[in-house]
Amino acid sequence: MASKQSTQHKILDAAQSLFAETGFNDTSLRQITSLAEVNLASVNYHFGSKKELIQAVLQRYLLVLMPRLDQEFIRLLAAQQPNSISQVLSVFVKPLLELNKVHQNGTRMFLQLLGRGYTDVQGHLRWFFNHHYGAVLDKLVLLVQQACPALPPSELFWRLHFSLGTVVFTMASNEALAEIAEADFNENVDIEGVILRLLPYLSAAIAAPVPTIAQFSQTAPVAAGEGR
Amino acid sequence: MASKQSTQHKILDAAQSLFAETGFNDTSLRQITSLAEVNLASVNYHFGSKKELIQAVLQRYLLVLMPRLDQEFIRLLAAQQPNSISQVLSVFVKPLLELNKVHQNGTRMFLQLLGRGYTDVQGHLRWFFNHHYGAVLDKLVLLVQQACPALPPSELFWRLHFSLGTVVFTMASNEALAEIAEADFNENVDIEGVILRLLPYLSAAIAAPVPTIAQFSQTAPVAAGEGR
DNA sequence: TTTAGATTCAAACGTACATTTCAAACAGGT
DNA sequence: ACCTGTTTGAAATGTACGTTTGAATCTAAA
Repeated sequence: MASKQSTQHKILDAAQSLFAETGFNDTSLRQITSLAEVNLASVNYHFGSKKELIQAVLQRYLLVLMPRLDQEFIRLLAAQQPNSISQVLSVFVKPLLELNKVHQNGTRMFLQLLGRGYTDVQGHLRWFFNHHYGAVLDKLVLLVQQACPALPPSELFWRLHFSLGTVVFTMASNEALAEIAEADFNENVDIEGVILRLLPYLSAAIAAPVPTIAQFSQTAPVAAGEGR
Repeated sequence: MASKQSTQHKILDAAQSLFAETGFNDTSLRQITSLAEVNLASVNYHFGSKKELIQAVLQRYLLVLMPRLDQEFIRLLAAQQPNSISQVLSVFVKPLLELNKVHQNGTRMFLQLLGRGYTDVQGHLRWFFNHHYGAVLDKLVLLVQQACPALPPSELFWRLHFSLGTVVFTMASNEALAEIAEADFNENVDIEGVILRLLPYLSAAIAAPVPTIAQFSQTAPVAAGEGR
């Protein structure tokens, strides 16, 4: 059944699974074409190169996710009074879960792939991402800034990246974590449950009080800078 | 100057830099021996294999760090009243920064390597780590449990893993993040600064209020809580 | 000085990789 | 049925990898 997919589709499906599991550089085109049951040369025929295949795998999700996120951000930015940090983070939930319509386990797949894009050395991916979706993320930064006016821009920058790490790492090891959680706590853990657990964690983290200079001076003379 | 190191030492130094920067699988022995200015075969002669070299690079730091952490944990566990979550997390700072005595930029190197160990696919490393240092980490779990008695065990489990993700991901992409931060905010970002930024973030996150069942049901109207 | 063990060296081994080539198979419009 | 452009196929190209080999060189005790 389901063998009447196009070669391109079969390649994309096989590639995303292997990429998510093993990383981009550690997954060979031979593994991909073998799993997809297509000829080795077809990757270069249909996608040009391995690099472009990686980008195509991500684009399948980004083209669905980012416009959805963008419209949510625009909606929040139009609000009269600033939104709370947990309101801002909440808008991620539905768009992310809708990636499950793109593909089975699409949400988990996408988030794992996103993590690989950051931890593997893929300069072309960073450029690709910022070039296509930088504007959307700028809106997010603005929203968080409004939600947490006490945060200096540089502190906000770091906390957003800390949060990205939380999400990405959790999704990367989701399978193992879910297994342990179910064995130890008898809890049925799906991707939605994990995302909902993340919300209060991240909300509290991003809005955490900023230590004063005095507190810093103990072990570290870090200049708390203001950005521009 | 400083050319009178043993071949093993030169290999370890070169390997840790390249491993931290590029990952374990994406760094070749030829790159390592070329940077170390030693013969290609000497890695296999002195360490046996690439796997064992990876473990040796990590052991140089773990043998210093873990006993220090262990004694800190034992000290905290002996306290009369339970320690706060930020007290518990604070004990990581000094032992981590003392890794700079093991080697220049030792702290950053070690944390990046730790991140690589989790994100790269290195089954042997996971086993190696749990086998040697599982008992130390059990003490940490106990301390956090005492600091946050309101947290159900399953929630604590997830939040500790969220936090591990924060640290590991941040260190894995530390170079890129530091570059951006310096370019955008004119901040000199060293590893100590990042660690000190992580403390309040993680403290607030781990101790975040646990949402009630009712709050879960909608899309997530999570109350923005105050830390501790 | 001799000698035995530890270390270094250049070269090769076998394997795996991304990519290219070009002929074969296929498709749909005429 | 014929042709044209698209897709697939098997094989080969050149490069890089981890590891092994065996001779050359060093080191230090006898």
